[in-house]
Amino acid sequence: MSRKNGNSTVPLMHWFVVPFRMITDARVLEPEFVPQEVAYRDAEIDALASALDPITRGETPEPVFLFGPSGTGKTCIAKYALDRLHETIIDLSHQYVNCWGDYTRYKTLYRVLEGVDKALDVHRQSTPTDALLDRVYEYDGPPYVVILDEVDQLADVDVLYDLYRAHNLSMVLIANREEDVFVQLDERLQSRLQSATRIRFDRYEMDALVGILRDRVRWGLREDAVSDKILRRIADAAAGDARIAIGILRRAAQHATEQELETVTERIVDSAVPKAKTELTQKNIEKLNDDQRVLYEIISDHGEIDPPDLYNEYRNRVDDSKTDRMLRYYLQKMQHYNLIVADGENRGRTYRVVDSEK
DNA sequence: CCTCCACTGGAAGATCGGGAAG
DNA sequence: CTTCCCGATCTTCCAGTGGAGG
Repeated sequence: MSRKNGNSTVPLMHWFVVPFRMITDARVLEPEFVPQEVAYRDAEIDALASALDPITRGETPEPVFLFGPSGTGKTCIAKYALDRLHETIIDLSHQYVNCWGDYTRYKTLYRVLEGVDKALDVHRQSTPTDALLDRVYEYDGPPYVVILDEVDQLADVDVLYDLYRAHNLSMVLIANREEDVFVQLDERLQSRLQSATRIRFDRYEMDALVGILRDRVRWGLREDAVSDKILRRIADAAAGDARIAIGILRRAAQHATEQELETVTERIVDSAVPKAKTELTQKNIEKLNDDQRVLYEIISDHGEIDPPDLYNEYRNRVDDSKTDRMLRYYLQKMQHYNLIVADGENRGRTYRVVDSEK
């Protein structure tokens, strides 16, 4: 992480070429970074801490739900609260699982076992899901808290029921919208989760966002590199989304460094904004397979296209074409990834790419 | 209004890839 | 080596749906 610049035997000429190092710690600008101190979310932290408080008495808390738009600190607060809890309870296990990537029952259970080192010999593919579940139920170690992020992305919500029944295991469930989670649950699980604590996260106010950015500058950049005026400009462009705001700051700092500027300018920020906003989309496109990418390109080319034209165009462009049913699975997946939108049902349906602002 | 029919998406089964057991 | 088993992927089949056009 830290660069070795203390090699005194060799003169490092390029340090003189770049006399001003703007970024002092790049980690604090990464999306996953969890600060030691968290501001502006005291109420939510307190609510989460008290929901998890039964652990300190040796009891298993009911599941806790964190709801709110992206970039409002849900993941960060969940991780932060567990780190703090770990300081008071030495004997505590916890694991973070992102259901967006590990969306099957099998993968989720695998991650859960991984968190308590019970998955070491499960690398073989011939271990059935039921065997993983048995291991989860056999767990008899210290209290175990599992953070399930993007829980609305689970293909099979049964895993929530699996984990609910597990001994000594509690869940922190994170999703954007409450409805997306609850409509999927069967009545049995719904009634059991009725009493669960729900904590809402709203978009950050301007001042809060500026404060968050100012902290990041203090921890990771040369303090005088970014003025408050610039921070306000970044916060304004991020519209209450801290993830985007920090993304803009990171890109702006990188661009400024490349151009050997001593401070981040308005021009730099303005060029970083669109890139930071489409960063997630770009990452998702990279995850698509060849067939999916062809579909995405066709939809992108046409702006708006109905299913028959889409399927035909796809078959024109691809040699070894998949069945239409498979294309529908791909299209569902791409909606899942927030890359495309389907308007209408059945015959009236058309597909278009997200944010084709025209 | 009614009927037709093209598209959707659930269900079930086949196939793939890879690891383990014999 | 072959055989078996797993999850993931893909195909096949088809009931349901709702728009188009009598």
